[in-house]
Amino acid sequence: MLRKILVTSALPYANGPLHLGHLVEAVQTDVWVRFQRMLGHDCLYVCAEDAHGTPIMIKAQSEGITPEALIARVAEEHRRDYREFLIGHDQFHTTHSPENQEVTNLLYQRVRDGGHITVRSVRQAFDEQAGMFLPDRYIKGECPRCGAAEQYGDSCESCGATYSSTDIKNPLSTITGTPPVWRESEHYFFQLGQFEKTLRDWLQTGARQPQVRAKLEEWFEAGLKDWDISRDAPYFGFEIPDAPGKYFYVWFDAPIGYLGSFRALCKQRGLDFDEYWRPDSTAEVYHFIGKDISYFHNLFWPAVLHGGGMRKPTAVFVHGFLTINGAKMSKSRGTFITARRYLDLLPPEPLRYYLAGKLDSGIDDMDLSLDDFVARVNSDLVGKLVNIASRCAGFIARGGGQLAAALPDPALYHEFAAKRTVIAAHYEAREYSTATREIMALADRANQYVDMHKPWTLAKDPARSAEVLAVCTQGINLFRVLMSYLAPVLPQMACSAAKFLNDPLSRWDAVETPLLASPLGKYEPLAIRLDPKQVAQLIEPAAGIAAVAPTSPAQAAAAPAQAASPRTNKRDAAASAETAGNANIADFTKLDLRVARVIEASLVEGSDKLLQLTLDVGGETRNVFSGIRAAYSPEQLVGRHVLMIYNLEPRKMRFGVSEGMVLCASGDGPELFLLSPDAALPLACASRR
RNA sequence: GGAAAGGUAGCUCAGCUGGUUAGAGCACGGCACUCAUAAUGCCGGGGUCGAGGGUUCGAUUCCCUCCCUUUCCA
Repeated sequence: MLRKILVTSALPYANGPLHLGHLVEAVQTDVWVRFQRMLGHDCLYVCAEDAHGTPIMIKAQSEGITPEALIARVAEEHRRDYREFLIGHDQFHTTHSPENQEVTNLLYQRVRDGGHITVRSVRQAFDEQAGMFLPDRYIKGECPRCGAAEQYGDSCESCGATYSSTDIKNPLSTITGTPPVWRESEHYFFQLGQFEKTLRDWLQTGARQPQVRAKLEEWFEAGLKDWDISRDAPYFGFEIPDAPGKYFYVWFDAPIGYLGSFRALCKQRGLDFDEYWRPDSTAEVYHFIGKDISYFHNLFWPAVLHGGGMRKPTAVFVHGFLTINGAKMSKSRGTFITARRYLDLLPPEPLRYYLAGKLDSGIDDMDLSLDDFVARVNSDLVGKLVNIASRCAGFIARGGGQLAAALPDPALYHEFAAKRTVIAAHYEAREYSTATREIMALADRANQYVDMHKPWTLAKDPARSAEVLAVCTQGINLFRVLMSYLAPVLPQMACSAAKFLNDPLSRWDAVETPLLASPLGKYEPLAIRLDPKQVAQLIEPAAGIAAVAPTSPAQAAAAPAQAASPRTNKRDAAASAETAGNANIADFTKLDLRVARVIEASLVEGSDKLLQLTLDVGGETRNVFSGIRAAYSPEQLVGRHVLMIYNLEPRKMRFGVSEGMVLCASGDGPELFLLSPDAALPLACASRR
């Protein structure tokens, strides 16, 4: 039975570049879509730019361009990144489109007419100089509970308290730095509580992730509150049809962007929108999202759809975040790896393969360990998989370039081919890590087969050339099965392999029949080995002044930072309200830079990068591990004055606790230069401005 | 503060409803082979399954406490 399926990935926010966290989701979705297509199902994949909201508006202002220009530029970057990562969207649209406005208005009017909208007055911070209301994230002040300074308007990162922006002490607008005033304004609310029964019922349908179900249960217990879906002008978004000066909150029209994008696709291809979205539709709809936006997709979104007279998603698939070398992605540590940086250094498929090897149907975070990445890809893809084709191809070329007419070991072949059922079940269930393990176990067996029959030995006897051809025909056929199984993960490699095999590798069930008496194309290397040096550059800081962090794997400083998430969430949005990648004055003044003198320096046993330094900071001594061994010997350092970050959070490392960081400058190359004060400043002298 | 997930070999991870000597891949050591992108095959070393209690004939697997990591709180 052929299925009609519509799949989405979360919309990336149009105020910053894609990073590897986005790619986790894109790869997870894309693999699933490609797999469904190989089965012959009608599977469409849409996504879009999430283009509205205050952060976009502010960022455009700060760049002196219009929001439209900003989102057009960012969308183009996103499109290119996705494309180069082989993400096969059928449509990549934008929420700032006529199609989306049309659907947004339609859904709004329907929920309004259904009595699900209420209006009430809200007291909110207003920046008089900027002439706008301030979202919580654009207010900073002192935490009402612990008094910590520089906290956002909704929660304290110091003590973890959550509160209302009306409670924060000495608030300031982060946009103009002026104290906000309080003003009343009418807001439109979507009455989520009216949908509790519907949502609870919906939650029982389909194969839901138990962790997600448990979380939703908690939310139900806590009670479903009204959702504020309006914002006052100035706001970059859609004006609410019956409410001049009021705009839809970005999160209202963002998920509707799935529909807007799909509607645009329908126009292009002459598809029937309603066939997918009417309440009794038999088409399947799946949303792949990160766990941070589960609330929106599992409560607001189905409620809006239901209230708007449309079908609800068949399921929402929630995944975890990506960590790098065991820690959160962090700009300050250089582990905030953008898609672009990755693509500038490496081809996409190794990462797709590695992520597939880690992805399952759970919501746990997964780690990209760079050392493991190199080892895994080189060993699995090149050493095992490609090796099968590579070691057989030469013999076949010398034997006439054509596969034998029969397999010497059909039983083995059919064992491989029969695995397609269980592997398909794993893909279907998004258990890619299990699927990958199964496939690699087969790759081991294929290599064992070749090894056992030793075509290179047989080839020494001209009389046995038929046997050589037979063994290698078997080997090539086993390879063909495996490559088919991995085609959803490695589309480009599958394409190259298809050329070599003269067989499309595009149908899941095609492996049922072996490829025989068929000519082979010229064999060309299907994958290249990853160079650990290239891979290491993913997290090397850019040229310029850079803090040299302890670079021992899995160890790094622990500055709080944003994890990978699809559709940039509030915190990220605020963080990049300043131009992405820039530090503002507040960030800088957080750093306590001091002059220190190296009193001892020694090699660290067990590390080839680190030196242990004992620093004198005006009477106090600090122990610091620094990854500068390649550039300096301990003898060169003793007695030198250096600059250090004095208030860096101490970090436990395998070798001890590092209590700070020494500053260096570096260029593109491996050279490093310690920074030191120009004149003999007193030790511990703070270096501000 | 409330809640959730995780802590298993050097690394990345499997271990379903408790049951004989806890597994895989990589890394490491030895041997073999040389067709293949120094690839492959065989053999081997390596884990008090975060800590401590408890239930049980028996717990990595169940319960409690604690420690550590991560995440969520609209």
